[in-house]
Amino acid sequence: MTDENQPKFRRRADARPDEILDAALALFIQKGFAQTKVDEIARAAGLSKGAVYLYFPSKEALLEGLVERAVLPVASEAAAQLAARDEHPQVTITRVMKAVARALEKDNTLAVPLLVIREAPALPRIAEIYRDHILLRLIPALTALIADGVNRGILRPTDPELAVRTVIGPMILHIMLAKVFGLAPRGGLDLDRMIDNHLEIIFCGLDANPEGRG
Amino acid sequence: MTDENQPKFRRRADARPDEILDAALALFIQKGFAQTKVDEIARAAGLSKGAVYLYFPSKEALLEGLVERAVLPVASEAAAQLAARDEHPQVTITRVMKAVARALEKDNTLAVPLLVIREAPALPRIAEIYRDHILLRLIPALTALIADGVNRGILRPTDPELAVRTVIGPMILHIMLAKVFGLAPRGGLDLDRMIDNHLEIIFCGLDANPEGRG
DNA sequence: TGTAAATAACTGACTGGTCGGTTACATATT
DNA sequence: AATATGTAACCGACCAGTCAGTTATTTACA
Repeated sequence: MTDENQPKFRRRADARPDEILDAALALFIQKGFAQTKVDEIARAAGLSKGAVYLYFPSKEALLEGLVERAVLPVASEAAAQLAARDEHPQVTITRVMKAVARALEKDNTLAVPLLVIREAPALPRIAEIYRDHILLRLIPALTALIADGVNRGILRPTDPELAVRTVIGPMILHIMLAKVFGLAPRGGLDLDRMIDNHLEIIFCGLDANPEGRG
Repeated sequence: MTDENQPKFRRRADARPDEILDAALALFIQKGFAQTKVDEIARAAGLSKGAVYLYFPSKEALLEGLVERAVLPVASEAAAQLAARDEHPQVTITRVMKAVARALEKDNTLAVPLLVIREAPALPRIAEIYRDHILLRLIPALTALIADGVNRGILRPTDPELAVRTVIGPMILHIMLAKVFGLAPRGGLDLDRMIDNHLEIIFCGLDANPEGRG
């Protein structure tokens, strides 16, 4: 009854790295980086632990690979779009934020930044990569867009560096409340609805009668 | 034996728990929870590892103790103040946010929520305490304040649950960028300045000419 | 007061389990 | 045969938590 003809394993070197990263992402999301054993990742990807080390030099390199594969392209695309100067900043910002939201929702990409935040003190190398390749491209691009709007009188005067926090902070919090603490608003995550509500506020203001109080 | 039970022993080890928590906080901030050994905490507090376990039943209990000691009082105070209905919501929100900012800046309290976020998947009990005792008191209080403002026509229509994210998200991001990635704006953390700039935006709007599009 | 008994406070060596990474060897492919 | 790919047992470092024993402080009592 033994099917001895079945090979114990198959050589599929080309597909392995992606399969390993897929398994790693799923487990990292579920249990966190430190709590995930390399052996578990290997099992989930259909290999033995040793084989993982044929493709990645360390456990840390798996997380690094995830950042490069999933998040970096999104950031590059977003940074490029933020260079637009031929439309109202609200239009640009709306489009970019929704594009990022869509990209993050696909697969479970949005869990990767969360992982980086969690593991930053333990893995300073990862934090550095994330900072230099993602944050330090996105934030200055958005800062410049806002500063340009202010200079051209399209936007009311504000400190662009601080305004950046106002623009993207809520999205981070929204994701964190949901993913870390299970606190999604009624109606679920729905990033698009959240973004609409948010940008409506920051561009038009919450105050029903702003002139009333200076 | 009579019932006049005077304390048979008067020992003064009452200072220990606080000293241990102080040391734990400093080390958790510096290296993260998992990377800090109980022995290190003990050394820093001037005890042996074994003595720590006379005061706290586990390493996890240290983090729990930190949350209860540092963050819970701040949240309680904030939630109480958010019940005010006799002034413009902007005034209430400004006062509460600045009070929270001041409390968080004292010592290094603001690192505690960051720790909780980082360790949430590994320590679900801590995450649960934080969610139930802090988030689920602050968020509904702020939601209600906004909803009330909308109902009374003081604030423009908005989804209160989502608007909460717009109000406090930027502060979280501001702290996280600085503490996790070392990305403070020119001029340093300066939570007060950030809050002023932020609330100016969300109450008055960024758009120089909001009627033009909308 | 002095001193021995009582006990709170504390120490530090030890244990038991975990897990990242290595290696000697096996199997598939060319 | 040569090489690429993979396995599974293994190692060594790590560390939370324990515990038998030690020290410091208080009480009991002469």
